[in-house]
Amino acid sequence: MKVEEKSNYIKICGVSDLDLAQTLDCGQSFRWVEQDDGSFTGVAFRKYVTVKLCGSDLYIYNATKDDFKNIWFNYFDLGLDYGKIREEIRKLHPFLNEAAKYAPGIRILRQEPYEVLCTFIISQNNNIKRIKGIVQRLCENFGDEIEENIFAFPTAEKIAELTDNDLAPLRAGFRNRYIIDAARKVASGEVDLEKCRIADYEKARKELMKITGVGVKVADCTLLFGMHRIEAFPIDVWMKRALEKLFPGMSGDDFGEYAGIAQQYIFHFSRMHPELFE
DNA sequence: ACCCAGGAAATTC
DNA sequence: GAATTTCATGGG
Repeated sequence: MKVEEKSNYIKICGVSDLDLAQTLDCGQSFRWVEQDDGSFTGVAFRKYVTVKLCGSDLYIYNATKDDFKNIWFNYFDLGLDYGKIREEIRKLHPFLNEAAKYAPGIRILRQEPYEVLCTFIISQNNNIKRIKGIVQRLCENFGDEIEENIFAFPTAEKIAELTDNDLAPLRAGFRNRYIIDAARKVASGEVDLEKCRIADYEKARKELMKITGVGVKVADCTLLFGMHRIEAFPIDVWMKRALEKLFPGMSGDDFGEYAGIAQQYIFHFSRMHPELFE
C-alpha cells in the first residue's frame, strides 16, 4: 500500500475491498455526506476530509501522510484482509455468501467510541435519516468549530455539563436524558470505554449497559463500530427479520469470530431487499 | 388518521 | 419473570 503526499491531499494506491457508499452509508456512521461525484465528505477524530475512490486508488483531501498513519489507515480498517474473511465466512451459509458478494466493499470502520455510543443511543426506535439530522444538530450546537461551519463531534465532558432541556434543539425526544446519562458516566469514568476494548465480551456489554438507555443492541453496536469488537452481532429489526426468513434456527453465536462483519453484510443486504420480508 | 423506525424503560400481568 | 405499553419525533 503506497502513500503519496501532495499539497492538500494524499493518494493511497492498492486499496481493495472498499466501496465508500457501501461502507459510509450502511448505517454504522451518521456523519458522511455523499457528493455528486461519488466522493464523501465528513468529520472524524476532529478532522474534516473528503474521500474519493478511483479504482483501487483512495484519495483523501485535506489530509497529510501523518494523518493517514495516525487516523485514516485505522479508521478505514485497512490493515484487515476482508477478502480473506469473506472466503472464510461464506462457508457458513449460502445466504451469507450471497450477502457478502452483494456488497464486498463494506468495511467495519474504527470510529471514536464515545461518538458511536452516543449516536447509537440516538438510533433507538428511530430511522437513519432522522438519526443523521439529530447527530448533525448535536455537533452544530455543542461541538467545536474546527473549520468554518464544520463541527467536531462534542466531547462527553461537554455534554455532561448540560441538562436535557439544553438538548431540546436536537428534537431527539425521550433520548435526551439517555444522551446526558451516557456523557456523565463516560466523563466521570464510571463507564470506562477503553476497558471495553479488551474486557471479556459479556463484561464489556455490562459496562456499557450501566448507562440508562443502553441495552443489548446499543451495547453491541458500540462494541462493533466503536471498539472494533468484530465478534459482536447486533440484532435490530432488520436482523431479526433476516434471521427468521433467511437463517432460521441460527443465532449470532453461529456466525463465528467475524460475526460482526457477517452481520453488516446481512444488514445491508436485507435493507436493500425489503421485498424479501413482505 | 395510521404505521414504522439499527430499542429500552416502565408498567402490567 | 415474561409479556405489553410507553416514550418523542418525523416520514410515508
